[in-house]
Amino acid sequence: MNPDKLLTGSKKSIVPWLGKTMKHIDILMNAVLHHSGLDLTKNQIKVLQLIHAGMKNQSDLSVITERNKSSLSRIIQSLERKGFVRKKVDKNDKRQQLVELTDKGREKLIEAVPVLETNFRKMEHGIDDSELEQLKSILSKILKNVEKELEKLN
Amino acid sequence: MNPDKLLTGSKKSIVPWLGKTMKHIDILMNAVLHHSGLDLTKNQIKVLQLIHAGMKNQSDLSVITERNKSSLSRIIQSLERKGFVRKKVDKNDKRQQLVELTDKGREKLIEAVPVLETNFRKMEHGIDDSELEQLKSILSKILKNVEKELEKLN
DNA sequence: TTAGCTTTGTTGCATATGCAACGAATTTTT
DNA sequence: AAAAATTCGTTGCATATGCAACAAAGCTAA
Repeated sequence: MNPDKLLTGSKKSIVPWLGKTMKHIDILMNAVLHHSGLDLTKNQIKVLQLIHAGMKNQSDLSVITERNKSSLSRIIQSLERKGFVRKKVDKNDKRQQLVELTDKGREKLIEAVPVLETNFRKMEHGIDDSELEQLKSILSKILKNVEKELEKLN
Repeated sequence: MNPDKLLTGSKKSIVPWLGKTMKHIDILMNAVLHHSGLDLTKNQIKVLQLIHAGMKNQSDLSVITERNKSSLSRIIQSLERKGFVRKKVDKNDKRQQLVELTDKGREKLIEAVPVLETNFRKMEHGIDDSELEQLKSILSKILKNVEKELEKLN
């Protein structure tokens, strides 16, 4: 390979664009959440939502949130320390611990969700529905390609 | 707010789609790079590319890569430990350290870039140029919105 | 039944990252 | 010139995450 081409591939990939956009979204959401004083991260809110929706064991939660089970274990620990969730050993399968919202956690969630949604809307300002559909469609294709490659590696 | 609506906002946002896509891209790239035995991460390669392109001080590198200067300092330290870069105090400004590729680092980069590019291409398989343009255009709008919100917070 | 495998969740270790504080060097202000 | 502010890079501390090893519980198969 020509060393002079180390920066300029023949055609620029879209991946860095995706990465940059996502990074800035994360920066914004972190800032908004920090600013709001909610004492919750985006992922913690997502986990609270799933628990609210009835998901109770950490295995399922880790699959849905696409977090490692150890990572999820620590998210739950953090939420527990803050008093937003509570764990109970499942009597039918003592390996599992049923996670549930506390009243405090439910109140927090009711407070947090609109903060997320409001900011999601702001990010989509000036983008019409057909564009959002296109975006989703292209992202789906990329995701499919990625997953196909991931399968090949296994 | 109705507690039953905690999961289902009136309209689904595109943001989680973006997040999921990007997360899987990262998983794939990590797997590919690990598999390749290059002993480099995506960000380390990017930094090597920028150094190759003539960028020499850590402040500039941290701005371009959008990493905190402390994070960038550690990326450089890691590359230095592996023998891919070398630091020299700038005689004209002794606060700065000019970072440069070693021969070993240059060889590594020549090896690494095609690995990245090949996989970027695979992710775009079946997506035509006009779609990629649309994607880029929509992402730009989102990015602009995000940056506008970030400014408001400052 | 019982030995072996699987599942669930935790912990130790590793990496990556951001923030704040810092020292050294440089620049700006007074 | 001297004081104040800024810049560059490093380090300590914090969080988030993944992998591997582990114990406890449950399941499977001989």
